[in-house]
Amino acid sequence: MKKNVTISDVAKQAEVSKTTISRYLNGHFGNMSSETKDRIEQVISELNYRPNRQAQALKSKRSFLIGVIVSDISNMYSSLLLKGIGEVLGEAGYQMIIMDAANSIEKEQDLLHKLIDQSVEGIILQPSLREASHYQFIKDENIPLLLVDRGIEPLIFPLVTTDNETATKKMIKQILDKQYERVVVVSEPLADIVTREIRYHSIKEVVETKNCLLNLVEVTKETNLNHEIEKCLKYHEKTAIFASNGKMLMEILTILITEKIELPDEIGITGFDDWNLSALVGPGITSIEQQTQAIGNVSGTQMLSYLEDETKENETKIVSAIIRTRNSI
Amino acid sequence: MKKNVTISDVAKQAEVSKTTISRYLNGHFGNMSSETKDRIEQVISELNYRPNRQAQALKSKRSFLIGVIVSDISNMYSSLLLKGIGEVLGEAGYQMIIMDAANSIEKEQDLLHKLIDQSVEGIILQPSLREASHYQFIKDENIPLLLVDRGIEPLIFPLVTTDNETATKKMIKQILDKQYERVVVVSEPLADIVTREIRYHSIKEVVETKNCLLNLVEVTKETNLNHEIEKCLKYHEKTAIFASNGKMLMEILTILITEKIELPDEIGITGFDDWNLSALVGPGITSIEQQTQAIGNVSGTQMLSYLEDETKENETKIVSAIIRTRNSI
DNA sequence: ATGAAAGCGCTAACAT
DNA sequence: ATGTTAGCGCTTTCAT
Repeated sequence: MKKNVTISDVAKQAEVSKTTISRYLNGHFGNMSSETKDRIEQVISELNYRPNRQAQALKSKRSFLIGVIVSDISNMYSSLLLKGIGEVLGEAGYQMIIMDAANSIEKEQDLLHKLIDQSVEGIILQPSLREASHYQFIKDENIPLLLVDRGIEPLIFPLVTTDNETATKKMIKQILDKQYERVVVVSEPLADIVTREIRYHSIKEVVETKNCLLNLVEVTKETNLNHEIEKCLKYHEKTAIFASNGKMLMEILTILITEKIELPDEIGITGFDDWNLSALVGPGITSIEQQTQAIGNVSGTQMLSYLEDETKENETKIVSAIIRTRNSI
Repeated sequence: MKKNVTISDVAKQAEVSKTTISRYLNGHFGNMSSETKDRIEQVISELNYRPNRQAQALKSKRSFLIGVIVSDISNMYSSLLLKGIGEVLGEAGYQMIIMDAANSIEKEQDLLHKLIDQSVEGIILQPSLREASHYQFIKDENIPLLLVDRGIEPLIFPLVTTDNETATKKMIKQILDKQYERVVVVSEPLADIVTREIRYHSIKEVVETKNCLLNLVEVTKETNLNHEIEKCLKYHEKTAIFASNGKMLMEILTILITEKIELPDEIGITGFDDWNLSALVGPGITSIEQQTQAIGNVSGTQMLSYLEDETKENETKIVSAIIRTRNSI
């Protein structure tokens, strides 16, 4: 069992003071003789020395840690987001502490505190709550918080998100162009998350200008989705379902395919998120692809810039989405 | 801007020494008067004090940090694995530092060092290399390493993985029962990862006892998968493709569906992994579902037990897989 | 039942 | 060109 080698061991071995080693480590060779430099380099590799990050952080107030909280890590969205963030932050020498709020608002609050306890330099959060008050304490701690995917009210932090409004409206126009007479939006409860509301209202806005009916199904644990879809099939109007996120789209498709409903003849279906499956299921599912990894990249970049310059404004960065037109509407 | 409150602030305010506060924090109220206890509790909540983890770790050698490295965080497998690990570790008061090796063996090595720099108490790794020598240094550092998904040679660390052999053999038996005369295994390069080899050899073993032909297609960046599949379609024998992981299965299905190949009439298809899509694509894809989240749970549990008792043997924990029988073979 | 003091591994004035 | 010294915020031994 090898004991951990510290800066003192290196100093002793190299016959200089800890200060000099520290200077070497931090690249402060103002006027360090190249002999000592070489000797230190030599000793470090000999002893296999690596500085202790905790000690560095404690003293220098720089942890090089960024906390990231996603609302559900098993969601495809999270995977791509984390990939994107990690690419940028890793490049810049930061580590991510990733945490999973597991769709629990209590857990999210707990995790935020835990991140702060770890002295993270910044936090990237996909928030589970829409009221800014729940996140005010982070502002008080004076640590940069960047929201991703979802906004809060009022929007007191910077945000990186998809252009939900544009993408949704474009898609609805496609639906209307195909002479649909009724759109059924299937969404998780609107009130919880701003993004859901934006998507719904974008639809509503477009639909209402045309002679088209609109229904909203808010899905909770109690909802019998099978039953809701049956209702859709009974409408006399030509009907399209709009799933407001990938999970909903997935669940609806499972039912439609299982029940051997003809798409788009018996019913049209589209919505957010275009995952691998969309091209392969049924006749090909027309859907909206969020550029999630790009959102991650932008988030990482923004975070880095806040770290450098804390006076930045609360700007919102919008990343466009892509309409994947296939044959389900 | 609020300055960070430290244990000294609390001590001052509560009119006791830092020692007493520390005792309180760590639950060492051997014979602390309940008055002081109450007073400390009071002051802590008043000042909103939270101990600094870095300082605690530095002094006590307990970081409560577990490093996790996955080979590609955008893979569905990683998501579920992380979910599973996180559930167990979070419950036990540990934080995960999750890192993405992004399918790079250099990056993986670098990340391992970075984790050690962060004083993680243990590491859970989905290894990208099969030679144990690359990971020997972790043993030297005396920090518990748990492998997940993939083994190394020799297997000098504990491992949690799917029962690849049993699942693969069961599936191949189903294929043989259906009178297939040729099996084409499509895999990423066998030599790189032990698991791939296990899967292939399990197939080979079963197939060779029967009157059935066997092909192996090792897919690299240069491979033209379309072309390989065309070849499969031209065989005179009744042929089934076995995709050795979810990514391969996905890519093959994309081609088969795009080309409107009739499944399973023109060709049979099955393999690892059963993700959401498998039930929805084509006639329903028969495939092998790894219980990935369970593997994560087991990994977390094992890690906790190593943390408690470092003398544990290098046991391998096998988690069974589930055959999802549908209609693609 | 509580404190004083030393020190974890590092950094950064302030020396020289 | 390099060293001395004082801490960062905490835990723990040894006192009392």
